[in-house]
Amino acid sequence: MNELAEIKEDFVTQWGALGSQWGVNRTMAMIHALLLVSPKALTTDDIMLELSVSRGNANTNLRELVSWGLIRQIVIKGERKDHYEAEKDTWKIFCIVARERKRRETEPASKVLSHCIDRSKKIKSAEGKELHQQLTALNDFVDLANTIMEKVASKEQSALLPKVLKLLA
Amino acid sequence: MNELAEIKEDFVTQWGALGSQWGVNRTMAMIHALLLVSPKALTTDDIMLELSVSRGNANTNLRELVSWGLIRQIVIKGERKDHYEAEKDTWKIFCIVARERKRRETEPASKVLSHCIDRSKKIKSAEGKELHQQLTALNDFVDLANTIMEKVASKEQSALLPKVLKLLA
DNA sequence: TTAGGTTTTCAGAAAATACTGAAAATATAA
DNA sequence: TTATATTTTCAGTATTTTCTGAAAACCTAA
Repeated sequence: MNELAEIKEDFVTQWGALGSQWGVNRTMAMIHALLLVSPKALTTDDIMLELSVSRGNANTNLRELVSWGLIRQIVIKGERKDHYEAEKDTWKIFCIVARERKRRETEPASKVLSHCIDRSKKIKSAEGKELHQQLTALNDFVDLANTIMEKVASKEQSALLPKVLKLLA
Repeated sequence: MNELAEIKEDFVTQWGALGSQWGVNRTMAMIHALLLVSPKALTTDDIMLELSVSRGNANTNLRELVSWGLIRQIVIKGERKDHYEAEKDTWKIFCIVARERKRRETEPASKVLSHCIDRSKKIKSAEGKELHQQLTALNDFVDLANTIMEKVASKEQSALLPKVLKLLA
């Protein structure tokens, strides 16, 4: 194997191992990495071969990646098999990940908190007030995080980055 | 069980279920939630009883929470057992979570990318250049996220929030 | 010391998650 | 339509993660 292929393989493998820390399974992370560094679109069979995974596994994770918007199906004239290519624009990738995390992390948390806050409103004891206050403080924060992710992910990169850097100066 | 206790129990249970989405195991999330809404510090036995978990499980997760800085051990005069209480300041909680995510997510990613970028520098082919460029773009982004988390988490809440809100207006 | 109380560790069990492979469903060409 | 290629589904299996419970280690008071 040539050096280039070795580096790619190394990247794909290690990125897959990182996946679990990011809340995605190994295969999904590896497929994403593979497509990110592939100059051309790949078929399910290409991916099965390259990563040594089953057809079912490849299929499931390809569909999941498509549903996230991290990869897309493309049609190649004269070919029957589906081909997949990754979104390579890093800002778009960032926006997609931010949106997904909001959906999976902060929104459910806010839902749980809101529900409990609602119920705690009625409690008049000092301890009840304290609970209400603590949950509300948490929820305000989670909502703020929600709003920030929402807004950031919907902006153009060029409009935002200079401002962020200035803010942190 | 009175209404207040019910609400707390509900919160603890549901927060625990959310934990997995945040990359924390259920018990750790539940212990954290329990201490967050507990007006007084609790012992390992209190927690075992309240959450129906084993001593080993409680002990391990309490230690993990302490190591994150989300809870602390406190000594109560005349008592032999360790007592634990949660950090309740939401901004501090946010900073801790941000720091930990940086450590577990963006730093390892950056490490993998840097290493591959280093190796890809040598490759002279067009495809090699393309790989190098793609990995670099990814790494720039991950590093930026790193820097932002770092800076945000080290600032006072009062200094930062107004600016963030203005930025997103 | 030492005896009893408390915490830590860790091997094995249980639960949750991910993967395989083959059958079923679907799509396309002849 | 029929034959063939391709994709999807899912029951069963494998792997990983989490949890238990009891033994070992560690404290503290007497």
